Amino acid sequence: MIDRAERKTFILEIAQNLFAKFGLAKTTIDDIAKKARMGKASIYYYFKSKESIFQEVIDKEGRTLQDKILVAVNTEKSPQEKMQAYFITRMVALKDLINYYSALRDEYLDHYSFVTKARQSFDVFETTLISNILQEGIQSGDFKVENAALAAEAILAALKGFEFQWTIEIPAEQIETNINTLLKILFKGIEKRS
Amino acid sequence: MIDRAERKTFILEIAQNLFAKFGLAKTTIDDIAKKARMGKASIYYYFKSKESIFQEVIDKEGRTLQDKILVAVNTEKSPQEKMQAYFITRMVALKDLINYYSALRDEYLDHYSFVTKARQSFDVFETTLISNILQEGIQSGDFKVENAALAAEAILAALKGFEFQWTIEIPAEQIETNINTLLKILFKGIEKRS
DNA sequence: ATTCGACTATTTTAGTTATTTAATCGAAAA
DNA sequence: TTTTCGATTAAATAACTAAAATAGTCGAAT
Repeated sequence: MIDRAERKTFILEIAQNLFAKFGLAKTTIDDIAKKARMGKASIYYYFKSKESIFQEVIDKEGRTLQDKILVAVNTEKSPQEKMQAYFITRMVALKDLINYYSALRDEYLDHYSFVTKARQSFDVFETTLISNILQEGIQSGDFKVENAALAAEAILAALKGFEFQWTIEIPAEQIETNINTLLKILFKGIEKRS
Repeated sequence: MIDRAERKTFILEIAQNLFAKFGLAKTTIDDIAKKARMGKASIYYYFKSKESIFQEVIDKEGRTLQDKILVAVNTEKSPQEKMQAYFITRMVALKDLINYYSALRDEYLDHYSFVTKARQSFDVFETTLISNILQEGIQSGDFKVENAALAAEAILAALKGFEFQWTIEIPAEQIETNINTLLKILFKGIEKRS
């Protein structure tokens, strides 16, 4: 029992890579075992099932994403900068967390309850975060929003729309440019100020 | 050759209903023929294939949607009202055009080239329309946007994000309320004006 | 405590056959 | 001549089976 956790992490990282490359279905326990230079049975010494390995990978990537976002947001001071940090970090990070991303999107994973839970949990996380930033901005006098909760939903829906277009097709650098255009509209609106 | 077009329309409407209820795969030519009180072969007298019937249904619904949007937009005077008319008409109308909607979304229809074309064509239509409204607003002094084309893309991506959430889950009436919240953010932004 | 080889039970896949459906054709009706 | 339809063919789909691959177990070895 010296470093069971370490060993689990080791296996998890290998599984993470294989899942990212081949997807859940095409990755076999034998694949994972071979790459870890172990017998298949040894994998089962650490994990209950293939499903549970995938679940841990998803959970891990989810935590990573949330951590990254929170760190990025908390580094900033003004609500505007926080919102910007959130937008950009979310989009750029999601590109790398392929398993998590596919768990959020792929329909054929719907029947895994932990996938549904991960989605909901992340949704709550995002809605709450946006809502908090908005409210902070309202209190500090930076923002003026009637219904912060509904606005948060609207902003999240917009982000998801972009995610769909961009995460796949567009290079990471351009994301930043486009996000900033979006942010300017979000902050200033499109109406001319008199 | 008296009213071949009329007869085609008749069949098309029946097909449209069946496709909407059961989807492309589950609707057979016999189903269409029976409901039209014809022999199956008669259907083929008017249409080349099942695929072509579906294509015409899609095209028809696409035109309907575009017409509705254009009429709604052109009825309005100010760019703000035009944008509002566009948002609401798009969302409400799309709910009823089930076949067109599923053609825009369902992956398993990807391999039909006419589906891909319909998507692209509608995308161009929307981007152009938004861009036009923006530019009109800029000229009239109502709007202030740096890059109208990029802004149009951003707005469309946001709309698509909503579409995904709403078209299925939310009653038509509430769409209007939520759209108006979105519009307010789009017009005014979230920053407090000093 | 950890690893693994050998084993079993499920699940997938590949290949076959039966059934359904799309599409054609020629004759008949209008 | 235009339209309809029954009968037929061709193609696609579904249902089934056998073979292969894979998930998961167990007891012995380290």
